[in-house]
Amino acid sequence: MALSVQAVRGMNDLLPADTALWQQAEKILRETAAAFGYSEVRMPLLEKTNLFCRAIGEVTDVVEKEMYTFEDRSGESLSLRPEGTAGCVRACLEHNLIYNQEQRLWYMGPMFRHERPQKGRYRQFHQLGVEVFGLNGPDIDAEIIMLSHALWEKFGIADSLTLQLNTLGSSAERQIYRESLVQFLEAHFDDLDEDSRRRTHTNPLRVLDSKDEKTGAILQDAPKLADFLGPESRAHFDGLCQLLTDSGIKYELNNRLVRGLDYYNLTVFEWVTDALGAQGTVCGGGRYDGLVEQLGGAPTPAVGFGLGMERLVLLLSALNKLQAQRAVDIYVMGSGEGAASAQAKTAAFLRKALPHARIMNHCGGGNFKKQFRRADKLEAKAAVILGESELKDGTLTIKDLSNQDAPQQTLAPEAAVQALQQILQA
RNA sequence: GUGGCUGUAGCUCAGUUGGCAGAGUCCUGGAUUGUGAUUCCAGUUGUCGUGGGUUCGAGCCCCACUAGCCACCCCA
Repeated sequence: MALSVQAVRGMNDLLPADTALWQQAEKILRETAAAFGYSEVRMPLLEKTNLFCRAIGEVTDVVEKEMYTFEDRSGESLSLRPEGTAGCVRACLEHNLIYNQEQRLWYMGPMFRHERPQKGRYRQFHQLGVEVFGLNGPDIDAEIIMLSHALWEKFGIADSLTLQLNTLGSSAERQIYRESLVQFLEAHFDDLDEDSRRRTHTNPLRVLDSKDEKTGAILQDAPKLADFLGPESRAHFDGLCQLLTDSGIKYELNNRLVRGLDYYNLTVFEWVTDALGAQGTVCGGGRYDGLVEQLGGAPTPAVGFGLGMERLVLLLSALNKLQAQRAVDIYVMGSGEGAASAQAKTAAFLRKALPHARIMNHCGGGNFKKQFRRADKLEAKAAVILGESELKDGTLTIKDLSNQDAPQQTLAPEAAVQALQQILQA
């Protein structure tokens, strides 16, 4: 259908059928974060461009070609946030939340990246972010992984997700390894495939993930990150693995797992599924001990993850784990002189008497057949009927729509409330 | 940013060598004047993604654009 106005590419409307599923998912995310003692923070969608350049890294794809960046009226360069961690750290520093204290935080909201849209990849997408500041041991790394795992269990999708785990070493170790790897790759530059040549200088660690056969053979002799790890890094990673094993969380070691944002060190992890095609990472994160200092704070250990809400909802839908709930419990209908007024009063009366019920009043008139069809379509459990005789007597006729055999009852208002309560509880 | 496939009624989709724009579903009314399913009858579905071109004539052929899907890439 051709329309003169349409949404910006890659930015989707969520319609009633979608929001019903999203609300269920969001509820479980909030409750689980709260159950682990985490507190919500809300940051602006816009930040100074500078923040993302410093936090994410100047040469990453996200900063180089995916940010929505523009100048405001005063000429300052602003960007829509492409991820949440940078803004979260900024907020913590600005309000001294992490001065000599630890914080366990979460947030939820839209992020923006100018990528080519695809299934599970949109220009406006939504993340649950979880960030912990001030704790440097593997116990907290394990905790946030356990938090994510608790989510999969609550959603009933734990079997469909695999935990991939790796360590990048300290930033110093990683830097030395990176230089050594680049040196190695440059020495074999002419024999590498095209992708790997490009990555040698943009994202050298990702060359290790090359699917090219010839490159794979060359990489057999490449320096290995494990050989560059110091005893502390080794101990941190071993400690994490032990804690996960103790908690019964299965993981796969994946030394090609690198992640694209520069701020990560030590632990990195991803929860992946093969049920979503090419965009199979539902949740990913790791440790970023250098970021707080890099943004001007005192050295503060930090760890966190991001969870792609679109991908989560897609996965839940693919696995049939979310079912649209009916939006209406009770449908109030009427016919005859004065019905509109009686319906409005009755609906108001019932909403007070049954504050948790969802009560819709039929508007627009029409015969009862039409009104019942409407109620049926909405999957309402009960109908409240106001016809000529009810209007005259001040009674309500209650009909159980989910049980064809149940006889309808004409009752005084108080008794009708009781009857409705019984139908809703059944 | 690169490549492939796709775009026809609100939805799912047919549409022949280029020759009147179609089906199912949904919706509305009726059969049943105070009651949901099914059935039957009647009725409305429309910029054929947009703009050009070829042609006597284009939903169909050609070009450009646009959007979606899939993959690469990247990441959540």
